Amino acid sequence: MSFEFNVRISYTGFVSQTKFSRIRNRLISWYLKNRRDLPWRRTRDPYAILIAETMLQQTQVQTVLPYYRRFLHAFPTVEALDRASKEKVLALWSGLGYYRRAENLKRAARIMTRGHGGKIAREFDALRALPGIGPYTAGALMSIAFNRPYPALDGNARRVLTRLFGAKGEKELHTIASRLVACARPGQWNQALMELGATICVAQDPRCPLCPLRRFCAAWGSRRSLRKKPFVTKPSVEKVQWPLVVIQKKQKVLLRRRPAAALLGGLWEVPGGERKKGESLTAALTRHLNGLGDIVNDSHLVGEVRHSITHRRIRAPVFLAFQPGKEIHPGPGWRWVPLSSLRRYPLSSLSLKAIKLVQR
DNA sequence: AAAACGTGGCC
DNA sequence: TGGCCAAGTTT
Repeated sequence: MSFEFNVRISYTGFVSQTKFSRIRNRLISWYLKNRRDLPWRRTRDPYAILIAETMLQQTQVQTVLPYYRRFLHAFPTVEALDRASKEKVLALWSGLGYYRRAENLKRAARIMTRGHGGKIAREFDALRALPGIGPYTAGALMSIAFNRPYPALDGNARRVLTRLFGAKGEKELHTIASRLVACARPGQWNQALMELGATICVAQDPRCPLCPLRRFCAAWGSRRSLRKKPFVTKPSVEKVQWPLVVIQKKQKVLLRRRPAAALLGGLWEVPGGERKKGESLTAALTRHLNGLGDIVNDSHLVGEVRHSITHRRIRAPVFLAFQPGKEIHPGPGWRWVPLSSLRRYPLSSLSLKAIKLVQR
């Protein structure tokens, strides 16, 4: 007779210790064979891992890749990031979205150089206290960088565990996650779990036939609809129009820096903005450009870019304005920026796209 | 604790 | 096309 140690995962539910370790072993060996070769998996530098984890918040791997390389090249250490100008940090983040992440990273760097001797904190609570580091990122750092058994529950891990164990609530999820991560290489385990969610156990049309955990999976076993969403979906937001104008004066573009507290705070933008419902395009442009009516009247449509700002879908027309022999006097706040030095100005994607479109 | 925060990709 | 989702955090 053999002993089975059962782990209580909910009021009525139990999972045997053996099942936990089988799942762990299978997933780990699958991971070692199938993992993607990603730059942040080639380092043990906690700082580099912090940068990667922050960039990866709500952002897909393919998008992060080029940003990660550039950022780490420019700011290889905490001290380098702390010394850097906010402008430059934001410029390297330009196009990645969620710009507060960059700000928080810089604030964290300041705190770390002052208080922690330039080191990344090694305790969960200390990490958690840093701006921009929430429960997920703290767990990821503890496990991946410091090899400590903390769960890192991102959307992927939540989805996988929900399906695998039929987990109901938050509490159950945490119990399961904590048990599973209590192993020899917690960081490797957490990454394996996320990798499975990112490549096999995806949200829509999961590739179950390829899944190493299929035989253990509650959702698979009960033929429960795998497409069923584990979370409540967000309501869609009202659509907004963004007329957009790029004005060139010889080789210069007119830019303005957005107020720090506003949406896309601190980024530079080309003229344009939201159009109120029922408002004409010309009226909207004039309203935003205050005093640049002539430019507005001279501008013509170049094309359209598709864009979104936090769940708002935007089809933004792009205008190009010529002023042959006419002197333009932009209002306060506007600046003529040579196209050649655009790189030094952190621009939102919308502005980047518009300028690119006009340059053709 | 609901809402805000950016962007790209997929069907 | 419109809706959903992605290595979440903050207020």
